[in-house]
Amino acid sequence: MLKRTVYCGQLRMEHMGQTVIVNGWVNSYRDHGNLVFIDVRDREGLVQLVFDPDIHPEAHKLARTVRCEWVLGARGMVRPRGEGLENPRLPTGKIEIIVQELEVLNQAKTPPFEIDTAAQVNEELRLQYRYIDLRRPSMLNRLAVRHRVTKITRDYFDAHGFWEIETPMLGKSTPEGARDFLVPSRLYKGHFYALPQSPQLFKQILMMANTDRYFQIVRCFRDEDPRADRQAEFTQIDVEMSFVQAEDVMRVNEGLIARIFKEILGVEVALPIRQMTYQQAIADYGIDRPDLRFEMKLKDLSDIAADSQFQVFTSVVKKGGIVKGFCAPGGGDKYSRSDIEKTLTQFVGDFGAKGLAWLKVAPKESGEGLELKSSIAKFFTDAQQQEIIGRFDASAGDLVLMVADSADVVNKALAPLRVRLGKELGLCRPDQFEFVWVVDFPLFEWNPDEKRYDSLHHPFTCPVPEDLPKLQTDPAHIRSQAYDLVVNGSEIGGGSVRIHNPEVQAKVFDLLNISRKQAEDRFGFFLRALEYGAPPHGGIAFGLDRLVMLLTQTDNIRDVIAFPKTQRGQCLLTNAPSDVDQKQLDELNLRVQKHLHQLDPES
RNA sequence: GGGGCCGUAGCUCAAUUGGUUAGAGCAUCGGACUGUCGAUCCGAAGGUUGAGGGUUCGAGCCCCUUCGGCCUCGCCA
Repeated sequence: MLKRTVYCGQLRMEHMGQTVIVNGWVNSYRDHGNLVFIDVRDREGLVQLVFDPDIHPEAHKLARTVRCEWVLGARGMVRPRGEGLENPRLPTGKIEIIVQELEVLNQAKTPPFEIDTAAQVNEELRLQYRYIDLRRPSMLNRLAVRHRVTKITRDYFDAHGFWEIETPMLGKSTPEGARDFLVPSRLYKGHFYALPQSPQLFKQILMMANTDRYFQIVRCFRDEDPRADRQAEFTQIDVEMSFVQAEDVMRVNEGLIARIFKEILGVEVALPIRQMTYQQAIADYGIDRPDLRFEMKLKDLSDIAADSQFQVFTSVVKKGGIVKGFCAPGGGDKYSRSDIEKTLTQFVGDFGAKGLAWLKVAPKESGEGLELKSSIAKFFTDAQQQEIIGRFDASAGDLVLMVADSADVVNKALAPLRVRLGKELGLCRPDQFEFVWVVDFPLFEWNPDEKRYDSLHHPFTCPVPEDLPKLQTDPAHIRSQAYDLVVNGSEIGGGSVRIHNPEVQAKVFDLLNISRKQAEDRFGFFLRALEYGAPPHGGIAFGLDRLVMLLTQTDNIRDVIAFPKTQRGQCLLTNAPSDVDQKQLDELNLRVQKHLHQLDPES
């Protein structure tokens, strides 16, 4: 077998005159009857092979039979292509290999789609033939970036005294949080393991075990419906540290992120990364993961709305709702009335808003200054119009968009609308990265359906010390020592200082309506560990998939996972999940209820 | 669980109001060709219009059911 001496994509003028062997796949071939050219592809790139019947007739004869995606070994001499024959679009375009010996290592069927144009091909087919899709340079690059990110992560944490420690994949189910993937136990019939949603409790217990600094690049599982940026099976960079406060965790981990962005993209992240309170983020951006690449802040207009003649606004304010909006620079020129009233209104409707009010800012028809144009402008006095214009510091051609509803609905609708307009109006550059730590999250949020508090982060998050008394009196306004790292409106990581005091932990369980008995059943092992000398500790977890998405500029999580699943959780390559033999079910003491979930229509 | 978009040749798409034998580019196969690089030129083959049912003289197109993909709301401590 002809064995590689150098990667195709690495060949340059400096290799001139050397005899080399390359291994790779046929990217394309051009047969002129006499001269034959074959572009061979390996992991690092393409190189052109030349076959000349006058020089090596046997190699030439074989080369004429070769087809796309065949696997080759080729030995030959690197030579310059000569004047006018260079290909400036290829890094290897100044040279070529004149082949002396060709070996067909394997033939290939005609692929179901062309590699050059695979980016346009139906993703279903690409997932089915994942090994062909992954041959594309852009896909391989994403795998390479992912590899480099994990390599940098390991090196960084190692240099900072962290140990990488594995935690179990077969764990204990807890009803909190996302739906668990369950694994039936053969030895304990009727009992189940759960795949980890995260190694949360294990990493805290590792702190109690005096490992001091832990990290792990770890697979996590949450059985919820996927999205473009979400898979049921995903990877976290999981971190925990002892004897630290929130700032310590943030300093160490923003250092990692800065290193990654520097080494992968050459982007300098200014440290320390700025911080913003949760409250501020909600007020200005309507969301706890603000996209700071552009301004366009939300403003509360409830006061003006309440005084207006516009019934929709006044009645909402009267009922305790709010009116908020933002001003899109140039939006009045870009968006037609029908764009706003159909497309954008439907967009906010998906988030629960009952309507979208709009005002276009225009020069006054009579005299100097600005006025508002809209079907609802008549409900606002000139003074009110000027106040709205002033509040946004608006200019002619701008568009003010407003939603009136409960604060929750208003923010849920406006935040994505703001992001959409920011992108459509070209307010951010593709190479721009705006980082922010969002801090001071509330510890709890009220769950009106269950009539109890839920943890916003998770039940092990430590309250801000001065808010501890509110555990008895005012749980809704307790701040937590939690922090999320947000980039361009995407949460890439989040963590907290943990509770290390068993009494505080018990109190939190009380507020979450977890009884002492339930707490003992689910977390008894953990509560006990807290009683045997738990150090103050805290940590964070980053979503590796989303991080790599940012670094490779894709909005499809499947692009950064070698073998991803579809939106219905299927692996189209292997056809998992599948039914299993009756024997396997018998061993597990399981019976499938076919009348509920008929898997096989034949039966 | 809800909403939206989509499914026609191997791939990407087209096909007038429901009307002749469902077309094109690329890929494939055969032939020609000495410097190409999205090679070029000539020719050929390639279809259960996702599946099933219905309406109709006639269905890729209309109706019903169903399968699958993507996006999204809910969900994701």
